[in-house]
Amino acid sequence: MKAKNEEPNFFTKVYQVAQQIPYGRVTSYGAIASYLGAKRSARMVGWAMNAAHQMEAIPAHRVVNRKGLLTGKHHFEGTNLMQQLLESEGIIVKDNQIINFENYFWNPKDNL
DNA sequence: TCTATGACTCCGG
DNA sequence: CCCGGAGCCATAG
Repeated sequence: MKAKNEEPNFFTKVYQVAQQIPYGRVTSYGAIASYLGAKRSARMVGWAMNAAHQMEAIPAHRVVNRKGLLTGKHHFEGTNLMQQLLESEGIIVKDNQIINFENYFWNPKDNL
């Protein structure tokens, strides 16, 4: 039997990166996937986030698509919970889209 | 096993 | 930037 403790699985990696997102910052699925070496699997990042949604330790609301659009806000409770969470961190969101997305964008490689 | 779907991204127009 | 189409890859049925 294998003692899998923080094993370098794809999902685990995504969780680690997502947790390392600084306060008031956001990133894209592709950025995480690219950092993991699987930019082609950006969708898998979203899928991992879906599983991560079961973990309250994953700030999935800080992860948006490359356009800065809150594509996953539908997966959060309510209709604008994700937006409120982002605004709560000082990020301005308009029409499910982050204003000055480039300004708030955080690259995993910047810290890792 | 195969088909369909998806919290994406890239490319051409 | 917007629109339509194609690619990628893991999970679900």
